[in-house]
Amino acid sequence: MITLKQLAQELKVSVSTVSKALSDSHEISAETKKKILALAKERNYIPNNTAVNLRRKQTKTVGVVIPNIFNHFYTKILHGIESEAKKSGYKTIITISNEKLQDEKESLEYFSNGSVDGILLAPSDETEKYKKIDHFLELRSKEIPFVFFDRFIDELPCDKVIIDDFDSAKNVIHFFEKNGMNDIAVISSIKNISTGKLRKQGVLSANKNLKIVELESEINLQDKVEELLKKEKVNAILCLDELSGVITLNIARKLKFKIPKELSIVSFNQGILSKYSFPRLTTINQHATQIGRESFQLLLNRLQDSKLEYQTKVLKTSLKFHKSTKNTL
Amino acid sequence: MITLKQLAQELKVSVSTVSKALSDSHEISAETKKKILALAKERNYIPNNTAVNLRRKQTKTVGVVIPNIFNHFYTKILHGIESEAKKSGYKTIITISNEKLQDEKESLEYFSNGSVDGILLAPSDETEKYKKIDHFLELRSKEIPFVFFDRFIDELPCDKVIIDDFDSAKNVIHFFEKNGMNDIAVISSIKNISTGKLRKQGVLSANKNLKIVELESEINLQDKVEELLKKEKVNAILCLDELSGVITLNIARKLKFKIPKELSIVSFNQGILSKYSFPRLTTINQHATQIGRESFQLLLNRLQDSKLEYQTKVLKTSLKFHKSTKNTL
DNA sequence: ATGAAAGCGCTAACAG
DNA sequence: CTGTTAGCGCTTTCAT
Repeated sequence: MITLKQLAQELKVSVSTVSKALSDSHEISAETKKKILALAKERNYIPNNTAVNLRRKQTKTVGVVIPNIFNHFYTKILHGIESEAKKSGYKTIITISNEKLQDEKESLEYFSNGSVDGILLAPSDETEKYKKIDHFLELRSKEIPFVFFDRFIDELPCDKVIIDDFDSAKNVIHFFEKNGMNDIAVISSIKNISTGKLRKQGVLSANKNLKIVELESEINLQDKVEELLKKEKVNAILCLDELSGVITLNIARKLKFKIPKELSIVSFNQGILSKYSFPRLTTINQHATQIGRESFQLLLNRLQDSKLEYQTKVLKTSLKFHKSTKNTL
Repeated sequence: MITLKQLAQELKVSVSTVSKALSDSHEISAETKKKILALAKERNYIPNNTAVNLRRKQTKTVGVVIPNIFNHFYTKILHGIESEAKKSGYKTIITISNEKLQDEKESLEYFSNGSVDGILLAPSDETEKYKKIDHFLELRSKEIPFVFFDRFIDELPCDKVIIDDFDSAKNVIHFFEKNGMNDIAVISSIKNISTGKLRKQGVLSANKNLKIVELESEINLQDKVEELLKKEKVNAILCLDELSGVITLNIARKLKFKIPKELSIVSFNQGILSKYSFPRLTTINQHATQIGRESFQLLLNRLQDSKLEYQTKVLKTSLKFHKSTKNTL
């Protein structure tokens, strides 16, 4: 790795002259600049990132903690963050909490050692469940800005980017009803997390008499759904997460329901599963990439001005109709 | 952010004493150590990562370039890398090439500024197609070690971790034949990439007379498969990538094929799609997490000894039977 | 227009 | 056992 010093020696000028020339300072004569630039190019000089960071006291890097990398929704958000960060000359370091509070804490601790200028995260399942916020407060005491995306903790005022879960869910119930489907079930495998709760509140605000199957994860979901479909009269189902959507669809087909004639299914969409389901699921599109982009922008704003008021961006969803839903309107 | 200097001042000792105490040096008396450790803990001292890196001339960070973050297979590899790296005290920086040569080059260039100690990557589709290796050679001239995973470039001797694509594919054809299925088709949407080519060679080594549908991406695949199934007599299909698998399954069901009675389907497995297909696809499991882990280990070995011979690790796949395949053996 | 010097926070060789 | 000093590679202030 070639350094400023080596360039300086070779040209018999001082290190500071080289440094200034490379940053196109007006202090340096055009001639000297040209000479220096030429050699730098020839030698393939790249400034040592670590040294620059140490000197500038900033890393031009953001840290991201996602709860689960196997969830396509989060990888899409990641993509949004990464591409947006790149545009502004920021790098992205990614860690995964695996929905564990402990892993999340460790990530934040690591990020706190000066590795990043700011943090983007969706709190883990555990963090939300136990409403743990100490580790976030510590971040704040260290003056490391952070932004929540997708999930958040009510008790903690902060910057966040979320979707309008409540309304999105409510509207689907209204849609079913307007289409004459009144035996409605709601299925969720994300009972604990904030988005799951909001969606549930949304459906209940539309109709108090829904059949609800709710679990903390997709384990056993298959059996519960089968039981529901066998015992109850149902002609419309809203699934609050994509895995529930696909599982419900498959169970319904196994039980020989005619879809969408006898049974309409709509699902919140987190990824790629619904796209390749058969028949293709009608989904509530969450625009994950945009969530990522907006989150990064929010962080960037705060990086530039730490005194800003905390901001919450709520993104709208869109209902994308496919073959799993009857639509007579 | 609290520094060594501040701790030193507060305790009226020198910076180096504090530094040594915190690294538990035998040079420091037990008493002084205790005092220093206590204050460090109280003040929540964390060594500044950037400074340590600059001093040590290493970053304890590896850079990863994946072609596509929407492919579950790569996120699994990522998970393997990240968790293994973490165990060895390494951080992971992730970039995405989007299958573009240019993006890949930019990532490597960025990594070359001293941000990482080594690099793990799967070359982009374009890189493989045009057999571009200049940017890898430049890495080598800068003495930054790198390891390929999943995909590789024949022309470049290097460390790599791959699966036994050739044999895995061949064996499935043999399996079909032993089960009396002789009208076999092979479907692929990964024509360009090394794994796709190897798998194709594998099936051809088993049987030269297969019906092959091969595309560069999944665009138009649907139509091509439909055409095949309508025109040709087929009772067994091997899909060389998961997307082909799921698409083929759905088309076959749309055309009312009885699966697996009339048609058996086996697919290479990259992710989560096949798991939630209906009926569930029989898959060739590629143990992605292990690919990630082994890749990191290979890189770690080279980081420790740059003189090692280049190594190629070939991981075995396993055939996981599900309902999409008839198995009479 | 150029250079000398200080310093970011840390480690480590060397001196005492 | 503790401290002094130098230096990683860079930027920036101040002097010339």
